[in-house]
Amino acid sequence: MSSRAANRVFQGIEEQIATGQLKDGEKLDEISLAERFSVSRTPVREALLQLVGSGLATQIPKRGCFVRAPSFKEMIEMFEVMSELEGLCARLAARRITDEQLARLKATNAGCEQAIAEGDSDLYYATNVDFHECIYEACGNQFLANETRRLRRRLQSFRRLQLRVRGRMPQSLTEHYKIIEAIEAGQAEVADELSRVHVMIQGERFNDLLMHMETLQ
Amino acid sequence: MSSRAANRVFQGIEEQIATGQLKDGEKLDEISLAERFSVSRTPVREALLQLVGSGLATQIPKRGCFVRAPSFKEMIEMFEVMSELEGLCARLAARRITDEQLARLKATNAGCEQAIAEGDSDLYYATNVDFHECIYEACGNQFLANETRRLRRRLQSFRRLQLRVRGRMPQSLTEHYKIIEAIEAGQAEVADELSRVHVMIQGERFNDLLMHMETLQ
DNA sequence: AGTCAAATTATCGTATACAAAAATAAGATG
DNA sequence: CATCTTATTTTTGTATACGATAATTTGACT
Repeated sequence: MSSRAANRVFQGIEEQIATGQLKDGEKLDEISLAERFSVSRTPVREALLQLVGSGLATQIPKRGCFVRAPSFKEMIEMFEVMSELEGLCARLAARRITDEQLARLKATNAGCEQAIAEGDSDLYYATNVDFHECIYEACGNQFLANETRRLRRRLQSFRRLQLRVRGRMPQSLTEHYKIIEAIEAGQAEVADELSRVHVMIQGERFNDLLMHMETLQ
Repeated sequence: MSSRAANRVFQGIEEQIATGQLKDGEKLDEISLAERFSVSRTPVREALLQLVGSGLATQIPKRGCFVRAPSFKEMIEMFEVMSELEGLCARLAARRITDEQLARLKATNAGCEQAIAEGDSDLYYATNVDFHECIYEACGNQFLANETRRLRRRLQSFRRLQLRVRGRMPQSLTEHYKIIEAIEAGQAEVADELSRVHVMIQGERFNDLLMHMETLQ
């Protein structure tokens, strides 16, 4: 946990938006938030700025900040971009990966397989992140890696749900193996396409999940 | 110009980083900046947070903020991502563009041609931005459009220089025509590839420019 | 003389105070 | 009774003040 109050507030609000405690369009009142987190308005304002920067809130001058939870449409849009970035990472990784990085990638995916064997979806979630992190590092483009991480983080709270969708984990693993194969063979375009589909399937699964949730309401 | 002091400070520092007045690694002292912009530390701190969010500065806890001007390597990396995003915009636009949007795109490019005929590179720069803006809007993915705009803005100060490179403007226009043709024909992959090359050429031109500048030093 | 420790100084992070602008409420006028 | 104007109140944006932590300097001891 961060020692800075501003960061605590930022993460706290972020969490409450992700969990739906703070709904779309809701006003982010500085004073209420300050009281809620037992700090003054200063760190709250800094947290709000960070939220605006992350796209989780909008700021209207002299009017204040408002929650800006991504709509269904926007989520799909984000997945569309994410799949492209992941594809680029894989394409570049196929051209630039080192032997050590490839070994690490394989080892990480072995971890994924073990997590499935143990039926531990939380562990799978963590090792899955590691798998993609390996590819980010191997793409040889730090800026791209950071941008992709940023977007992944933004889609994160929704991803965690997706993986629980029945039958997704083994399929995801199979896709991982194919991606590794393409990267190892230096087949950049294949690795690109496979990764793109890998992410977009998650987007579609997310779609399924939303539909399912709507039928429950 | 923004009415908020924090925004003025943000843009001011951004400008000074772009023009090289503030060099890489330089300390962004809150008090000095406050004096320089005739404001208190509060808006300066908010501006610094925005800079960190934009990637133009790094913040070390309890140590302060430091300029983080993109290195040559990082610039190339940014162009690599930019070309991918522009490519995606064009690919999607080829599938989703409306008749009105296509008409606007053609009209804008006619403006580009006129700017060249008049030898007005500033005007060409402006209409060129409009051209790409048309494609962003036509891609039907607002999130993608925003992300691409963000990155374009970050590469902006360098782009302005690139277009002055001899012979670039007419070549750029030719590329525009080919992109329009592909989008109109609904050839998504062609539009993608053409746009990607269109941006990467600018990256290479940027490379040329840097080399040229280094020989002058 | 060199090194370690304590005191000092500077700067960050937060709290509070104040000013300006917008939203709201109240009152007057047609 | 409706509407416009004006006063009040709420809230944002900025300035200043204060406390805490890290860097620096000074001094003592080996």
